[in-house]
Amino acid sequence: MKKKDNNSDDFQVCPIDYGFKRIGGKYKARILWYLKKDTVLRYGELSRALPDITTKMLTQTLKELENDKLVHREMFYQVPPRVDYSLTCTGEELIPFIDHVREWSLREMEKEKDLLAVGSR
Amino acid sequence: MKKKDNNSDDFQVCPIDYGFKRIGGKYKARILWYLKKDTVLRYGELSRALPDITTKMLTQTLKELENDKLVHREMFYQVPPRVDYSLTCTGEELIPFIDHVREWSLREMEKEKDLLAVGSR
DNA sequence: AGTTAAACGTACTTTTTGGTAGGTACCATA
DNA sequence: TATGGTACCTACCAAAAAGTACGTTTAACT
Repeated sequence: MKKKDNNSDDFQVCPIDYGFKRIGGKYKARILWYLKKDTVLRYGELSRALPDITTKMLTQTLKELENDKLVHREMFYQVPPRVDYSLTCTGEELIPFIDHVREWSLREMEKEKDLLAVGSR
Repeated sequence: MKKKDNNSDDFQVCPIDYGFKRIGGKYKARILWYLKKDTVLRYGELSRALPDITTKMLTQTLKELENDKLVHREMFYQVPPRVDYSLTCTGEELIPFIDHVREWSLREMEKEKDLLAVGSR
C-alpha cells in the first residue's frame, strides 16, 4: 500500500476538514448569511439576493444544505409553487462564525483600499 | 449583455466571498491552525503534522498563504536548507474563527456518532 | 563514489466544481 | 390560444483544484 485508504467516513478525523466540507462551496456561506436568524426566504427571494448565482447552483446548493441539516425547507403545494427556506438550529450556530469572517474581510478590504490609495499618489 | 462582467477585482464586492477565497482550499485552515499563536514550524514539521498532504500541495498552499500575507516565511541558507513558517498578525486574527468551526464540528461529529449508536441498537 | 537530507519544482492527469442552455408542471390571466 | 410566473430538472461542457510521479540542489556523512 502507498497511502492511507480513506474508505468509509475516514475523512472525519480532522474537525477543521469536516467543518469546511460542510460550509465550503462557492455560495453556501452567503446563503446561510442571508437566512440569518429568524429570516424566512422564498426561492425567488434568495435568487434575487444573490444575483450572481444561477438557478441550477441555487437549487443544488440549497439541496446540499438541506441534506446537511443546515437549512430547513418547507414547501406549499400551490400554483405557482412556493417554497420557504430558513435556518435550522445547527445552521444558526454558524452565523457568528460567518460574521467573524465577514468583519475580518471588511477590515482587510479597507486595508487593501488604503494601500492602493497610498501607492497611487 | 446577459450577466455582470466581472473583470478586474469586481469579485471583492461581497466580503463573505472575499474571506472564503482567502482561507478556502483544502488545507489552508488546517495549516493556519497548526501555526497557532507564537508557533514556528519548519516545512518538514508541517509535513508531518498533516500526513495526508503531498509536498506539492504543501509548497503550493504555503506560497499562497505567504502571498496572501497570512503566514510569514523565513529561510536560512544552509545545507540542507531550512525554512521556518509562522503566522502574521493578519493570520492570527483568523485563529478564533477557525476555532469556532472546530468546536462546532466537534459537537456535530459527536451528534453523528450518537445517532449512529442509536440507529444500530 | 554513493547515499542521505530538506525543501522544494515541474509536467501531466484526474477529480471536483461550477456554468450553459435547454425543458417541465401547473394554473391564471390577457 | 398564447403568455407569464414559480420552482425547479437534466444533459452536456469548461474551468479550477488537487493528485501522481519524478527531478533538483548542495554538502556532509559512510
